[in-house]
Amino acid sequence: MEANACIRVFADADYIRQCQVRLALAGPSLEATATVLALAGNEVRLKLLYLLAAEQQLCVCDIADVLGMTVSAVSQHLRKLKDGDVVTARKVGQTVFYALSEQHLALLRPLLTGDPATPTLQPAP
Amino acid sequence: MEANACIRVFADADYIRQCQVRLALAGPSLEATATVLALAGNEVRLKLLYLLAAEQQLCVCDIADVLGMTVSAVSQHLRKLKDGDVVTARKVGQTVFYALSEQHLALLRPLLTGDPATPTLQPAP
DNA sequence: TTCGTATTTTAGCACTTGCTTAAACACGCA
DNA sequence: TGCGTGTTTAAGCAAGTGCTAAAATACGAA
Repeated sequence: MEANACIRVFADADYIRQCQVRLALAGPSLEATATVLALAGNEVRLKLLYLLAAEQQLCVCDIADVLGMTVSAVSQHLRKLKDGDVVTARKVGQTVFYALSEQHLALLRPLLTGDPATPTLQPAP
Repeated sequence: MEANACIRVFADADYIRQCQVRLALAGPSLEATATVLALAGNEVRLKLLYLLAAEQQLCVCDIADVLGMTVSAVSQHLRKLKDGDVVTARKVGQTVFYALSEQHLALLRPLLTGDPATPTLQPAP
């Protein structure tokens, strides 16, 4: 099983197994989180989410204008975000308004402040 | 400038420009955030960060055992995380211990709970 | 219906990612 | 010194990403 276990003093098979169990419990949730973060971890898409957080809703061509990008490129980003349930689409006439979805808002909201990462000074362990 | 502006009633050039200004202000911070999220937005790396959050520090081969991956593959992930100042490396003898860096901990900590995204029920706008 | 606008979709392509394999380092010990 | 262990690096490759350009779809108005 542990094909390449090192000979560390305080790392044995039990320790490895304990970590594996812990990871197995959190695994599914981490997979879902990773999917959302992969979507947000793109500069264009993060800007897009930031705009939607600020403006509540926007249509595709306005987003394209703001970002200085092709409508097609923006549409393809929005499709990914919609497939990941990060944004919702609402069609009014022939224009489609996109807005942040409730689903992952709790996860994303803190990332969309536009502030540099808040330095919560915790004492080093 | 607005090559493909649509004819919406409440979306004009000023509105677009206002969004652009807002984005320009938040832009640099969003770029930095996107970089960190891109690193965390990978299932292997997110699990890795989760493990480091739980265990304080781990060496490369133990991580490889826990994840069931090659030492080389893990090392390459750790390199990316270190380049992005997400983890730190501390060499003790010939084994290298990795730990979460303080730098982006505030951003990452809420993502590493292992819980499903906390549903902070906010009233819909 | 036909035309014009908003959006999506498709195919194609350059580029990146994440792994494997093998070699190269780095360090401790006999 | 040489060997064994822990880690990193390099090369290669299959798969994925993000854009462009062009075609297709959807809807409203004349």
